[in-house]
Amino acid sequence: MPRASRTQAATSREAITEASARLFKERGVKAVSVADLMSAAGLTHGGFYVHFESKDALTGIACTRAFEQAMNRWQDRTAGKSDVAAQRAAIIDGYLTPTHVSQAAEGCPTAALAVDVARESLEASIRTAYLEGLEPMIKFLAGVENTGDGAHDRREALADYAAMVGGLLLARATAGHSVSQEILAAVRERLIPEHTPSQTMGAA
Amino acid sequence: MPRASRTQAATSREAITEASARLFKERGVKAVSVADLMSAAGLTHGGFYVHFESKDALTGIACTRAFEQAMNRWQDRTAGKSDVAAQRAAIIDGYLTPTHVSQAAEGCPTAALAVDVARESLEASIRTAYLEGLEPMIKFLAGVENTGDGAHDRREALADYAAMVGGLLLARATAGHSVSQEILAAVRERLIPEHTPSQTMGAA
DNA sequence: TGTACATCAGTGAACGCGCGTTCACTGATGTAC
DNA sequence: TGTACATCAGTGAACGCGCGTTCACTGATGTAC
Repeated sequence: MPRASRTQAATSREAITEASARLFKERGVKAVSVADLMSAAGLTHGGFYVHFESKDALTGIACTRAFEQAMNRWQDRTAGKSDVAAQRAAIIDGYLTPTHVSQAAEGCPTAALAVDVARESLEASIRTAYLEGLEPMIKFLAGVENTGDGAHDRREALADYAAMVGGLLLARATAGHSVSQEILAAVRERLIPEHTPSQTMGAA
Repeated sequence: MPRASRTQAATSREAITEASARLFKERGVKAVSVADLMSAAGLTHGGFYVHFESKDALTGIACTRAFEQAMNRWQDRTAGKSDVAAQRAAIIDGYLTPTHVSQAAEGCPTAALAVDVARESLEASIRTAYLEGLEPMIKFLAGVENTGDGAHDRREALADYAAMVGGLLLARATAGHSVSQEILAAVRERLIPEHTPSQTMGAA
């Protein structure tokens, strides 16, 4: 398949970016090869460098994409709720689910990529992408906290998000054992005590 | 250096295990080679298989070791305090520090290895080691919660630990930026509101 | 206690393999006239 | 609108490299007598 059209090329680049966002979250950046990514996009490995300068460059782009998708999911999830308390509960409730535990590829990049990002050098492109992707998520969460005090809401958002991320990652690390569900339930109960435990299947 | 004595061999095995516990937490299991480990233990790579069946087998052993050390640190940290509230505060306060953020090698394996473990198959030796290492940590934390209701204390411990792990990992992923300290402060304030922010340098 | 020999901790070269990246090549696409 | 040619998206073999693991070897340690 030589010389695909510009439209096809854009579609290919899109498919590689999309596959990277999914696979990097699921398996980790190091564990996914360029050949894996190209194969997931329906291409052969040699063409990768037509679209991206290097695997490292793609890493930052894929991270940014993953955060855009995560923001969209939060917006969709809260779209129908008029009061902020219900919006906050919807996000937390959707986050701490068995589906989100088992489907890292479709899930929150803040959680899935945290350790990978932490192990990269301070100059790595994925770090910048992570920081810039995280901030809107924090702001969104802060906007959904109960008080009107901005600084206080931000602190609440950070504490909420830390509990959500920790709960999700511990539930993943203990997947298949009862403690995994215990963790989800304990964090959900602390963050949204007024809500009954949910069996909602949506990912976040 | 041929045919070291049995005592020397035991010391070597100990050094490899110790280096593995440190390096796996710091860089991740996949990112540390057998040659790295052996070199950190002052040996050459070929001798590795005298001590361990495979890198995978060592992974479980190193994980168990990391949890033993973490338990010891928590016990040391609470040894001087008589009431459980002060013990709980000491653990949380020591956990959410800049030192713990920057020194993953000396830090909590629950946080450092969570994502690596989550990405392994359910049968991998590191998963069993992680689960068995985590349970005593949870029990210790539960023993330091305020009420006498065992089930309630366990839920509180799980919610506390999730917030600690999430806060630490987010602070690591954002290291070098102000949001990193914001996260530590926000989680600490929620978990131990009565305590003033600490600049304690001890790791946990 | 002394000697002769078997054991085995550690060395370093070598193995097959998968990685990120490069490159010569193909031929439909896009453009200049 | 039609033709001639340059462009370049994608292919697949090849590169150098580091990985986990194996293996022949060394010689001090440990043991049998």
